[in-house]
Amino acid sequence: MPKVSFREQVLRAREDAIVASVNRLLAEKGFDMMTVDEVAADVGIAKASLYKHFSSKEALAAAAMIGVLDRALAHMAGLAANAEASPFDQLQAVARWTMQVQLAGQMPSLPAQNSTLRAALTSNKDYLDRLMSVSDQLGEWITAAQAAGTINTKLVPELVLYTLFARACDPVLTLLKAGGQYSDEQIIEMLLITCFNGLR
Amino acid sequence: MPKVSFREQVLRAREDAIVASVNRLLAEKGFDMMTVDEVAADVGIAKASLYKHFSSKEALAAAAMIGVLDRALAHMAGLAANAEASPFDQLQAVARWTMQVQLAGQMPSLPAQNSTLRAALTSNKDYLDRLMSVSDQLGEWITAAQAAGTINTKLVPELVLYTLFARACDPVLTLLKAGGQYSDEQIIEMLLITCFNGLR
DNA sequence: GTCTATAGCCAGATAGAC
DNA sequence: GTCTATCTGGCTATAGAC
Repeated sequence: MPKVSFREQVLRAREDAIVASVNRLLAEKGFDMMTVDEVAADVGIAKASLYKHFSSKEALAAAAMIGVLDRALAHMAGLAANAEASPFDQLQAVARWTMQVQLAGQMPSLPAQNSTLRAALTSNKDYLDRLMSVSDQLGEWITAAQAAGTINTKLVPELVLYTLFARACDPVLTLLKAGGQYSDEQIIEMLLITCFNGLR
Repeated sequence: MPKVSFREQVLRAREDAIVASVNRLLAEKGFDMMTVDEVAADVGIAKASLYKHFSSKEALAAAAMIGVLDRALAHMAGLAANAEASPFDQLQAVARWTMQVQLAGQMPSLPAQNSTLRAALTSNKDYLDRLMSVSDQLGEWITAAQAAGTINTKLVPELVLYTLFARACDPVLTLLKAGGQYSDEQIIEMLLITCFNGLR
């Protein structure tokens, strides 16, 4: 059925374009400041057409989050394939990747306190599955690093996990970048020092 | 003029009550989710009356921020009076205080990206003066600690300052608290370890 | 200065023709 | 599925009586 398949392909491409716009706008302005009108204008379609693809603004944000989690999982799978690296190195590589995404303006930022958004995310199985996968992989590396003595065993794995997640929305990164005195690489290296010396 | 003075006292008290409500609601829901109607209802006055005291929602938030900066300055003045403590200890004490305020639900949280709010704050002299005072005092302790070798000299003071500021809105704190497995004091002590071992 | 009532606006979501 | 046009609700801010 080439005709149907082609149509579906076009739809998929359009949805990908939508999610890409949402991802960028979420990174630029955050969820509350991003408007659906903006998204429609950025994609180049009418707002009503957007709602044929995604049922709400929250669904748009969820799709963007799923996208970034998929990219994170792909990156982590690449790291896991490298048998030589230590768990500590893997964790550091993940944190570095996270910061690079943020500095590139591609890390969607969601408010922690918006209840409608939280409700939408916590009831979205696709999102939760991926979040769980990321947490599981990181959790393995964390406990392995603690067993190897490279991460402080006085710090509960939960704390270490959250600390790594927090690197994805670290305001220090934004402030240093805004200062304009340091290169992206310098910023990342300094933050990796403060983060991982603190965990060691 | 006891009569006028009394009137002014009542006004002041009412404004203090307003700012206290705003502070709490900002901590609970954040700037975007907090509505002026809520503030009025919480204080127990009509919304129009609120606008006789504060000209805008942004002015309300600014007043709350000025309040917390004043409390921070008072706390730091107390620390500075203790001549025995090292600069490193002073910095740690400030971070601890910041986290305690946050865990007590009294740290107003503002979005970094709201442009109208940013404009209001960056053109508010009372706010900027206090922010500058806090930064100056922290900056002194930071350079002193670096001179004493207790803070890593490879980390530029700017980074250290931002890192300390970021403790006031650390999502790790919120997440661990939400987990409910650890006491406030345990959470704070673990976070102080990760923060200050990273700076050392 | 306090209130009730409302203006004005904007953003999320939908109706209905094509 | 796409569009134009519109609805709906909620929010900031103000008018005007007292």
